[in-house]
Amino acid sequence: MSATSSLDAAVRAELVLTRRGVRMTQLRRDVLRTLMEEDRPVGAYKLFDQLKARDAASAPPAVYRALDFLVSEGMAHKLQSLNAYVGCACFEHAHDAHFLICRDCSAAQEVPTKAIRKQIDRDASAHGFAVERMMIETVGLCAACADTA
Amino acid sequence: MSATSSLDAAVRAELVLTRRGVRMTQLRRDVLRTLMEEDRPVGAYKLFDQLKARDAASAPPAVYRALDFLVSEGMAHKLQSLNAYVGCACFEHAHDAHFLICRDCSAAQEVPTKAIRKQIDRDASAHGFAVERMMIETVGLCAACADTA
DNA sequence: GGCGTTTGGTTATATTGTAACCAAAGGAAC
DNA sequence: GTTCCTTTGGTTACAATATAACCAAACGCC
Repeated sequence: MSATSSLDAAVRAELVLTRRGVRMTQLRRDVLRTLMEEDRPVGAYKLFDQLKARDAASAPPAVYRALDFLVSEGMAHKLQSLNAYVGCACFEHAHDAHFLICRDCSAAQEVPTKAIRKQIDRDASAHGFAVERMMIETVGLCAACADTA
Repeated sequence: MSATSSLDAAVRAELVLTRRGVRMTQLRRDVLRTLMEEDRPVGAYKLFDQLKARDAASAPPAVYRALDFLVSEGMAHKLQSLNAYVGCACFEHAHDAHFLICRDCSAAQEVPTKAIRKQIDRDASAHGFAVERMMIETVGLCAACADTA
């Protein structure tokens, strides 16, 4: 993600949160910007190191709290299989995600879940299971890495 | 999973592995049985504690190695969102999984992935992404807990 | 038996995540 | 503006999860 678009995103995020009546604090802003500037999933401690270097974070709990907040607001996602986080620019509303994760370059591409969600609802209702959240992570080889290989 | 069926499963596992030309060692057998006797996902350290109590495991690395082996042979799955493992009785071949995880009782029901896999392949190929593995975890309320609530 | 490969034991440590408690900042009411 | 409550963040300490590195034992083959 380019510096320009990540800036735009950060500004938009600010507006969205204000409209929701929740607070965009300095720490949360810093965490979101740092996430957005990365084009790869980032671990919480790597994020912490970067923020610490700029005196933007004091200790891990602060970073985890900010990440939890951003995830709950739909502005970040956690990749469970990598223990890492990615910023999300489509944060007008909280949403589940499906990520295509390249095992070679570790890029993570978010793709819409509408069709999959339908299928999951079918599978779940066959078991009387009420779906609340879902996480889908697909590992493989992205187009760029397939070309190189 | 009942003790009887978990025993059956363990015996079948033995045969399958022999046919594959890989070794079912005592440690791996113990780990698989312990997993199968649980009806809930189990963390690696909880598993380790149980095995340790029966002198069946020495230290965490041994347990992790056995778990990695069982997962690669399709006899166990790792639930990434819980950092926990479940035994899998349908291990005639390695396979991806979709789990319905109850947030109330934490039971994890494995459901087939055939239909979802199709949809994921469609989504992935639209991005030129070659799928290798996928993990799907759906969190919600199981039928039993929905009744109680 | 000798030999190479796979497996497991052991120690130490890395990585990821949280509990608990208090201080500071923000906002509403008066 | 000051009281009071709520939300947020700082700080310390630690829990939980996972792995590196290295060596010894077991296995399978010839």
